[in-house]
Amino acid sequence: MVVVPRQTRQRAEILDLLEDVDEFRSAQQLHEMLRARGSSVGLATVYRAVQSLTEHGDVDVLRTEDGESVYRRCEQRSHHHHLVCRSCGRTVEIEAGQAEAWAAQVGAAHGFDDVDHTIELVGTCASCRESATA
Amino acid sequence: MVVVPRQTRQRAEILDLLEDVDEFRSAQQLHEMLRARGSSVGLATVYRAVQSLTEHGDVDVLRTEDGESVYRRCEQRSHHHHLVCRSCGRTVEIEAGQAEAWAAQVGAAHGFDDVDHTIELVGTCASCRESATA
DNA sequence: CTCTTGCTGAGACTGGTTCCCACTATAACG
DNA sequence: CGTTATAGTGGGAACCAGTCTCAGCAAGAG
Repeated sequence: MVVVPRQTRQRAEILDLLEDVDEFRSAQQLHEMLRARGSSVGLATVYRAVQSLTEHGDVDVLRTEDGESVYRRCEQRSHHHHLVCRSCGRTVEIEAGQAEAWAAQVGAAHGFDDVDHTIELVGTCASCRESATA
Repeated sequence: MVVVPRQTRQRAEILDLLEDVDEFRSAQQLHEMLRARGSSVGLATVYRAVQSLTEHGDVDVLRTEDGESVYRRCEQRSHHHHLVCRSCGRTVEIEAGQAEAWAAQVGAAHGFDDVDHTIELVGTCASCRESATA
């Protein structure tokens, strides 16, 4: 018995916004962006929405270095990883077949089962590199 | 001009404790453990100590799923990764040459420089697996 | 021994996130 | 198309990890 979330104006607006945004954003940022768009949605509601969307696999979460959760609507609904620009936030979705195979193998070698992995890459993208050297 | 931290009773006790602990622990847990040992060290001091130890590379940090920072004194002082048991916390330090090579390569393929990686593995270790099926 | 200066610790404070609860609106049902 | 049960909403309080403040203390240089 899967509970389908009720369809509300607020949820629709949050999804709309996520559709237009390409970088990972915090709940608070999303909340501000909604207000800037003229739609009023409570902060608590934004938190609830992204949480539910995350659980359903419609949105990806990442933890920033200072512990903030950031969200992004990804192209791929299947399991994937991210290569994020530390300067502009540009995000590339990547396959990590090799790394995952390695992870499973290392886990098995140490007698571990059900090995989950966290793999995220952060770098400086080409265009940010250029503007930095300018 | 490297600033050497002053050697105090508190710092010594915190290092002693970390020496005896094999799993990743939060600052608050370490604080409690110290009090249980009968030594009184302020929570703020524990935070300051682990932070400084982390910066000097004497201690490793990890972020738990709920955003808490956990610390561990590792055998290897050089760069390495961890395979942690989700049930008992047992930790194995692992080399990730393959995965790192892959990360650098993927980054380069997308025009990213200075690619940092986060790679952590969580699984169920052999002994926890057994007690679970019992 | 003395003095400078970094360290300590209790508590105030911060900022992200969750909880509470009265109110509202969805959508199932008749 | 009303009625109604109930999930969703939102503003503010609460929560909690972590940081800051500042007066007192102690490491260690001279």
